[in-house]
Amino acid sequence: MSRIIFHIDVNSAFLSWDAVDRLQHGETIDLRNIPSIVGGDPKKRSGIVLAKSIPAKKFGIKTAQTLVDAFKLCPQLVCVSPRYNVYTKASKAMMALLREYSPDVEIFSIDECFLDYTTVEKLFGSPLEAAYVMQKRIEDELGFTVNIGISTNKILAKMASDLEKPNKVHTLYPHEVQEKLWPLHVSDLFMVGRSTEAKLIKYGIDTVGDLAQTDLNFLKYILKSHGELIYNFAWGRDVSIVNDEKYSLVKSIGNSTTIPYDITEREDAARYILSLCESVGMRLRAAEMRAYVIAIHIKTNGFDTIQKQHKMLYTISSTNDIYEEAMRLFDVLWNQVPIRHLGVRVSQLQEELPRQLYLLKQEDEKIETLDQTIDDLRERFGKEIISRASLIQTKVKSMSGGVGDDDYPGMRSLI
DNA sequence: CGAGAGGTCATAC
DNA sequence: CTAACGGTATGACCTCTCG
Repeated sequence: MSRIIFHIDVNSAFLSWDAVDRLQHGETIDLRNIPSIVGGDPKKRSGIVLAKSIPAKKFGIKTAQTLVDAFKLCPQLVCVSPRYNVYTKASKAMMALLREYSPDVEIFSIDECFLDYTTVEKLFGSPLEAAYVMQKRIEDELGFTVNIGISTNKILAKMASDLEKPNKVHTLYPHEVQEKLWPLHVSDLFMVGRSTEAKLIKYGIDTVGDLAQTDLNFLKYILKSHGELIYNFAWGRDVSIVNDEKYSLVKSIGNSTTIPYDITEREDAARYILSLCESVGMRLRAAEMRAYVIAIHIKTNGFDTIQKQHKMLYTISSTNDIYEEAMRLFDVLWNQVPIRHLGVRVSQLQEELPRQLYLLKQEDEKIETLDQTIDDLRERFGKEIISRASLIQTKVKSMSGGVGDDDYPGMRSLI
């Protein structure tokens, strides 16, 4: 029983969505027609290119490049800051439109999804016809273009949508694998990242076809189970299903940030950690979850990373509890090496049980009530309304870092 | 010997 | 003083410990 799977991918998602929003708000210049990027803060040492326009691409600008390098390539480059609330809305609108065609839509990231077309072919016609209709409706109604890949499973649909950009529909059926997939470089294959690519190249495996012709036992020997995964991908084999609930269960929540200078004092680190714990705690409580495990992560000025985690016997959710655990871990972990980057993450999450089931101490009740009040105020008046006393008058801005600095706690978690 | 904890690494967007 | 991976999330796998 053969399936029909679509992979839909927004072209230059952040940049397209930002451009559309600006046009809707009366701006006359379309960012998509000039050399432009969505990027981090150029003043921060962590700024990188998140998305680029096609004219920007012509200057050799690449995603994830530092802003400094990007401006070297194109001094007249226009750089706008990311606005995740705008992108989340655009994403939701697209997913809703696609769900009109099939209930089986798996959100893969903010700008990508899989759609199982098998059961609805009778309603909407041939896969190619339907894909062009979806593409046109998204452009007419939402203002941006997408790529659509069509095949009989997810890996081939995903590779198909990547074959030619932008605004294209491609098929990559099993009988087309040799012709369309095998000539590609191994690094173009999904799940072949930098490290895997280097290992494959070392053994003369340059193309996806080379990978497919390599002995599976050899691949397992050098890459463990990952070797078998990409070997199957090279043959276009993938039995995973389109799972519309895949990202409804959050497994961990974290926040990390690169600090504009190297931290050498414990007190400085503590302020950043408190700030990170606040945003993590807030998102944890917003998700109505509690956590068993807390982890802290340090990147040193020499780019070494170290981390430490601890599982507690009970779950926590208040900012204070998270902060106390985080600092305990920090004190064990830190060896006075200057710190470039700090992160806090909670995992092994549990859904919040009804309050009566907890044996809470009076103190904890008070703290949780305080957290609730702060969360509510932020919800109503925005996140700048309240700062922890220890954060005021310091270099640390409350809620610093990451995706969490506007309305949305994470790209996947709220889509 | 197996389970679970803690730690590291790789990958994606 | 080059260069580097920014931030968030997931999964595989390795080592160690405990019983």
